[in-house]
Amino acid sequence: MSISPTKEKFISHFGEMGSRWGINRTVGQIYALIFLSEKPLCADEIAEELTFSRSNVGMSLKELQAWRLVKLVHIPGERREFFEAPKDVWEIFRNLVEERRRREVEPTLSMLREALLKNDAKEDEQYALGRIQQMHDLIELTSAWFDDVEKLSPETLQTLMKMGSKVVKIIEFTDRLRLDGKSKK
Amino acid sequence: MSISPTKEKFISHFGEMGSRWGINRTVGQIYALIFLSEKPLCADEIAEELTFSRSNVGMSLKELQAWRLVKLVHIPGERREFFEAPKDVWEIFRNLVEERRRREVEPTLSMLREALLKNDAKEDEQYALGRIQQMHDLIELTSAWFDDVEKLSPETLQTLMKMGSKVVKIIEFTDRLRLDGKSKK
DNA sequence: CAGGAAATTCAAATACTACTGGAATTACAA
DNA sequence: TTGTAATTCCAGTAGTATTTGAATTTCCTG
Repeated sequence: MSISPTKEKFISHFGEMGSRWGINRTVGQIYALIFLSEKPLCADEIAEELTFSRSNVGMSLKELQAWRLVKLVHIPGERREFFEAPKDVWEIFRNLVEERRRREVEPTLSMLREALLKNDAKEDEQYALGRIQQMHDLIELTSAWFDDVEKLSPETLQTLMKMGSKVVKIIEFTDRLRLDGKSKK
Repeated sequence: MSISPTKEKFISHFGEMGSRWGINRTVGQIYALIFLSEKPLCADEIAEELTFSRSNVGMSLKELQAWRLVKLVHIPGERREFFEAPKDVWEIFRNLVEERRRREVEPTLSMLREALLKNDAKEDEQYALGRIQQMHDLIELTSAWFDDVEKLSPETLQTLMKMGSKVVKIIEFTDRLRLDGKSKK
């Protein structure tokens, strides 16, 4: 089974992009192949298709599982392990963000908190501490926000995103109703 | 001028993180140093502080400028170039997202659009095309949404994020008012 | 429980990227 | 223009990461 030009382009693009995201080229390509495939794929098929060594494919699949980008499925009557990507792209997106947060954002927040806590206000460090505080607050807010909205259904989320900044208008309108003429600031 | 333990930790953490973000360790560390510094820094100061070669620092500063993470400032009576990070962390965040979009998201969208356009509906590619469409729509929606909300002031944005998924409740409430009892769905 | 197919681990080779010191170039002040 | 201080470019080197084939382990099947 050889690959169509369209698929090929998609796959190699994800190879390139992979490297910019801390995921290597091989892993990116394998993911792209699985993403486009209707039926689950096994390691041999992938190795043959992309001409990578069997063991390289094995490693890469493990990494993709760790990222929750692919899941292992068993096919009745088949001894080998097969892999597929979630059918719902929103689920993929959520998984990706969650995983990135777990690996990168949480450790960073810990480091920032620690810095803020154990610091006994040395005169010459006030500026740096202020900066660390700013960064901490921004990351924490963004993180909590995501935590909250990711629970919404894809449909609701989609509607909300389509509204974009218009939500502000609607909320201001509601506010005015609630406050019933009181001036707000 | 030697560096305090807190700063040092912050700097080396950003070194590590840098590598996961396609930005190398050196660049990450230099950015962290500049971020924490109240006054703009010049290449020599940075080179000495972090013990990197002068030319490495030069290269890295160029890269940071390309990412719009630092800006060049001139100090009266100084011949050398000095660098500083924006004082507003929201501005930093916006810059970062914009730059990432320009470099990664836009090229990806182009590739996806091209794939969808020039495709003459070959029978055996229907599934892959559907997948490409899904991914395209998700990325485009997210991208447009960001475009839209990034125009809001940091204060508004902050308020909005603190509300999180509660905005949905408010919007549903407003909807009910507007529709004046009509069933929606 | 033996035989075999698949998966996993490992060490070595290869390919890539980052870093340095010095040379060339630029920009500025006198 | 000329001298000087700073920046940029470049080629060699050091350091990392990727990829592979072979060895080992796991686990299904008869």
